[in-house]
Amino acid sequence: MKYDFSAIEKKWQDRWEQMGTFKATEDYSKPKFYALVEFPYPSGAGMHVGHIKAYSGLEVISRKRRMQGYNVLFPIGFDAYGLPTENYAIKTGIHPRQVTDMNIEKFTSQLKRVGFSFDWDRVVDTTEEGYYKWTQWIFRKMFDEGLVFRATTLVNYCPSCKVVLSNEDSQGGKCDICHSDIVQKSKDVWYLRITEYADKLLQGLEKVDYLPDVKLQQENWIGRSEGAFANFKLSIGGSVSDDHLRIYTTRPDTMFGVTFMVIAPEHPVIEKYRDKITNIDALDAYKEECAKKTEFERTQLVKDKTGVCIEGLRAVNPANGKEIPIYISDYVMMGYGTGAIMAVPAHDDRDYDFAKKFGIDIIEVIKGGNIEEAAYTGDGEMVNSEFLNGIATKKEAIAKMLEFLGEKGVGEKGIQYKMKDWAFNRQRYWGEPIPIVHCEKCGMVGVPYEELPLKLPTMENFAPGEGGESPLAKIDSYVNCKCPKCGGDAKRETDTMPQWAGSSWYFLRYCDPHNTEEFASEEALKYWLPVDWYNGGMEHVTRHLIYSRFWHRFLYDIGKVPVEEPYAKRTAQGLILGPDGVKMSKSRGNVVDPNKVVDEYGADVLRVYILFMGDYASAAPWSESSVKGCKRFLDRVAGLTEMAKGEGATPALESSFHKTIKKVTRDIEEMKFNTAIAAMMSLINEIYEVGTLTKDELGIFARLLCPYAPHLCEEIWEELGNKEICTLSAWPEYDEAKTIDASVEIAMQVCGKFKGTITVPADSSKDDVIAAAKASEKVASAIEGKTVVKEIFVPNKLVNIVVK
RNA sequence: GCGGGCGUGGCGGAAUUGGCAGACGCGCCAGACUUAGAAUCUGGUGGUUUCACCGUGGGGGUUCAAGUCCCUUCGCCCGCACCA
Repeated sequence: MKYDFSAIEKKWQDRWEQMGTFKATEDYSKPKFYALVEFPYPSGAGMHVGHIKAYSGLEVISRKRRMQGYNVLFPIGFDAYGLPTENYAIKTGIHPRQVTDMNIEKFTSQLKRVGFSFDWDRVVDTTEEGYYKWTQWIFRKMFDEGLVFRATTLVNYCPSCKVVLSNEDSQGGKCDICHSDIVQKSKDVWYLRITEYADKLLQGLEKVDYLPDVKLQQENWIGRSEGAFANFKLSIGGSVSDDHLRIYTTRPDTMFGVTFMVIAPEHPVIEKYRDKITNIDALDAYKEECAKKTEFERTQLVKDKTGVCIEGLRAVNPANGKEIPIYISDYVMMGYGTGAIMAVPAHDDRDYDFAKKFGIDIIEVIKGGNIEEAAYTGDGEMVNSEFLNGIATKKEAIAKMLEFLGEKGVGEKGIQYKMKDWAFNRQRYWGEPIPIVHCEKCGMVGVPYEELPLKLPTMENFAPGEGGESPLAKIDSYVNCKCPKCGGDAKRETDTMPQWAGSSWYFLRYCDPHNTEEFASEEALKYWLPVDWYNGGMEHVTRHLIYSRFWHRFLYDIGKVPVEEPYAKRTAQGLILGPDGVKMSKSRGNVVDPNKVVDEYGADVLRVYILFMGDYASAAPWSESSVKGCKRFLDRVAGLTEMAKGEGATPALESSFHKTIKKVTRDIEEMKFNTAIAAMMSLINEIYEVGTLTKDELGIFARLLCPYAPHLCEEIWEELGNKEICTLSAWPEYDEAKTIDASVEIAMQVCGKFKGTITVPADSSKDDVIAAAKASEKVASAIEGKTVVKEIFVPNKLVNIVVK
């Protein structure tokens, strides 16, 4: 067969489209398989080889599942709201709507060229009215349930993009979109109360099959810690008051070792007792200095503690009644715990550094370390701690201290999370309008459900305002409206939702994408959920994956989805690096264009190569010559059509075929695509060596390879005279008995040293094999004149004769 | 600093989990075909002082047997980062 890949690929892509081969059916009696890949952001640059890798894994698995008789849902869509499109639109003057449509068209044709088996009837576009209606609807439900609130706080702000960012969007102190430094700014912000779901998100992880790294990163991001709150009374101007400073600690057991307190520079207690503090100027100066520091500067100076002692204000340790100084320092954050800590220099590294620098007492309360040199954070016997003295375990000491604090009414057990509430509004144009109205009389009022979608108005000048206000604020007819509650004059919210909104529930819409009454029917959700297998990038683990689990769990709690967790299984693909071994980037000029590869070698080669290049989960550099190797492989596969004759099995190949079916079947499930392809390469080498195979065997080969190189395999399958297409044919079965060879090669060792191999019948007994080994020349000479101490036998593997 | 991962030929990577290290592919070498090249095919390809010995970052250990387990050390990558 002549392997004219462009003609073959076009032919089969057209045929699949005509036949609707990849449409998930509504036949709910069939077993289902819902495979999900992260839908792309349709950027102007078009598809990247990274996209292909991200989709190829579940592409192969989905194709195999179809052949195994499943009703497969393998959908695709476009996460199209967001800044890159908007910035491009501002630069070029083309409206974001138009930019988005162009990019979606480009992506669609590129994806189709690769032959992905997506169900194109279920495409979602997050910027479509029929879609974002439901994004707004879910937001409104959250608003109704009290999960949406507005607050003026210090937030992450990107001066370059002119938007407020969530914690997730500003990891490492850099803007997720433009990578410039984030500044802290006091702003009016809409929040989603994701912290209320912290425990549920944590517990949900126990029920799902996620890559261990994914699970761990989410756990760390949520950052649950158990500890205690305690109140330290304030001593103002020398006399103890009724007011107190509240702290959070994970080590209440060390409370007798507290020698000072530290509060964040922005802590409100400073304002409250401004006139009682005698060195307020010094405090103000310090606070100002801190505000100027960038995130980067702060992290660079981790070890070098700074701070100022507050004069005129002291605190009383509730454990022993001792008066201690209070410092302000930027190593305590206002955003975590209570913004105030009790400092135990003997048993905390940071407090230790601070105490050393400021010459504060260090009192050991746990034995085991040397506090002259460093803080001791381990376990040990309690000392200098009154009623805790002699206790040997941290757990016990904590319990006792909590009991004491409880009895005195000055403290109790507490739980804290690192995760913060989700800053949810963006002062930008290309996003879902937030469906809220501000009424002077009624406050914040949700736009009525029947008025959704609240449409994003079309406007010409959608650049963000210099003062950081949303572009929508410029449209008076949009802003001015009537209060849905009292009918009086009101103003519409002009901010939009962040990019992550639309992607937080898209997997639900795929189940029933054309529904106009609900985001998806109960029936469809019940059948398709949960997503059986979700594959995506590691970069989304503490962003999209957390957000979408939160939205889904909320919908579960209000009875709108039937399962607690949306994704039963989550895996991640590794990056494709440039040929130079470095991450691909435009500036480095090492980006590989998948279209060129398809032009030159064909989609099947691209697909096979991307899965063959290495472990699916690891990063691997692109290699043009290895692509050629895959082309050679497919050429050889095409060549089999000339060779195939007759029916049944070729005796010399039969066991190899069964072994290969077994290996490929199993490897696909573990995403070990590279070894599955290697096994098929080995088989083809063997076939060429033998020089013949039957048509039945070629059919098996075509079906095994079909998930990887579907176009070529369809062509071969058709040439073999099959009526049904290969994609919908049955996955080959293997016979375990036929995977076992009649004879096996056994390694012979003497004292663990390899001495050669012997061939014996499979499942030979220990005695037989050892006798045969001893009879071999190599072994015989090695053990001659020595005493056999031990004989080790691993069935069908090896013998090891230990001599003295 | 804390958490996780990794280190195997010239390169990408295998190794059914403690049992013949280097599957498969690339590259390279030789040969065939060709005026020549490309493509293709055949054979070879860890190293060395080749009847053998040495080899999975280094050192040590457990074991009949270690890439795999334990200790130690070096190097790289990723995540979080003063989280109380």
